[in-house]
Amino acid sequence: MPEELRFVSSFKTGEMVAEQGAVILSEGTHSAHLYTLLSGWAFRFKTLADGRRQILNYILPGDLVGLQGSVIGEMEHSVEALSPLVLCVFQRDRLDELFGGYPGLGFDVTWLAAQQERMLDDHLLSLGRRTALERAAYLLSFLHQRSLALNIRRERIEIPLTQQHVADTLGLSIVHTNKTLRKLAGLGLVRWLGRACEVLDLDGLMKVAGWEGLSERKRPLI
Amino acid sequence: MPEELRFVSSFKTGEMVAEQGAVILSEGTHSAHLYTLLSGWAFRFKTLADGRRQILNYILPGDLVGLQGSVIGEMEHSVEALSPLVLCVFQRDRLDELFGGYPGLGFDVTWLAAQQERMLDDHLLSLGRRTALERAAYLLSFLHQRSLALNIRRERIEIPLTQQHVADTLGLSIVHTNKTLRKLAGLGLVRWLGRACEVLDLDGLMKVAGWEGLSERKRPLI
DNA sequence: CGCTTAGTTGAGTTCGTTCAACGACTGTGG
DNA sequence: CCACAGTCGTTGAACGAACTCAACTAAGCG
Repeated sequence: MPEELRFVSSFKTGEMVAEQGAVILSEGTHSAHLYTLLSGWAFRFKTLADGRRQILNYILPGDLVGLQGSVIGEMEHSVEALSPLVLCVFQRDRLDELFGGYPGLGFDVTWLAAQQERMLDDHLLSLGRRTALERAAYLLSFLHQRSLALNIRRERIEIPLTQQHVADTLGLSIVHTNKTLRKLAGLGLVRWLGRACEVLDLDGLMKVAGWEGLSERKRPLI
Repeated sequence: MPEELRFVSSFKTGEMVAEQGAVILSEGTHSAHLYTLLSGWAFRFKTLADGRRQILNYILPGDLVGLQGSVIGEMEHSVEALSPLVLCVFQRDRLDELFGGYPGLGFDVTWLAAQQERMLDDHLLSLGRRTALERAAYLLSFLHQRSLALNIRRERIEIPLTQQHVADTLGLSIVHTNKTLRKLAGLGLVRWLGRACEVLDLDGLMKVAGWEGLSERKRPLI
């Protein structure tokens, strides 16, 4: 275990900061690095040729960034910062060394990938089968809950995004997103704060969404 | 390499067959096994409390089944057979042995997980930002292409699903799915064959979908 | 032969979109 | 300090895509 910690430290080649709005990774490139997010919020997205954008998932502290690129080669999505970020930079070419020397860590990487897949499953269910109101409720309770799981000292949580981000996540137009969010606000479930959102009633939101919530889990250390 | 092959053989505890329509794994259970699909077609899905169903992805020969359950614990989706299946059964409790003794195989598992994630990303883009016609074109070209990649001896490919499956994948009603598929058929891109679909013009479909296609890749042996 | 499952089609309704305009706020240069 | 542009959020009205309801065909099977 201290062995693993030592390796993880050596695996790390440095830290990187990014400002809000910065694009960390771009679709189509062969990125040289693998990252872990240390602080801040970011999101992964893809775009169609004509510019339609879909946000795929959000990245919070502890999440790996760019694993797909490291494991497969080319990135097929982009990553952008929602807030100022601090990232931990790894050398992606030493990934096989990690799997070879520290099977526990290798398993952790797989665990993280499986976890990611699980979130995407939930998002797919949402996009495919929930109404606009349910979708919005799901998204905000999802993000609130993820943040809550990391937030040790129980601060007030503000989710740093614009309604355009919400629209691009839910697959809706901005106009209808706005009307939907106002409806949630009218129900006293959330509050909008210009470039950010606060969840007022998590249980209420989850009820509207018909969502069970994230399962409890212990995170690996990587 | 022969070492790895020998281990994979010992890792295998047997084969299992399932008939069309059989549910291999169910949401909420702690499955005892991990599988690889040897032949046939299946799909993963989730349902909302009121019965709305969303198909998340399709499973073709070579794909792992039940990895999430093995790595994390409880299954959060179900798996059903679209055709008669033959599955290879692994002991999930020996997964750590695999990671420990055969890092190359451990990496392969992660590779498969990353690959899966990539497909889900594409599906999300489709559900969120494509029109009904584009979505249907994407789905059918996606499935056709996946099948093509496995089909060594260039047989005619029939995708074994009903319009209800298509509807539950695209997030549409059956009625509208039908009208959309008829439109694709009218364009000479696909042909419907009762419980199955044949792609007549892959390039045409991909053009309608605005989709680049799956990137070439070599599969691991597991 | 009736029963079930899969697919088809039309009519009316609902949900979400597009278009358009406007208010509030922020930063920037004159 | 004010004028101006830019971003973000808000709202109404008209339109269109997709839904629901409902009826009907065709095929397969006991």
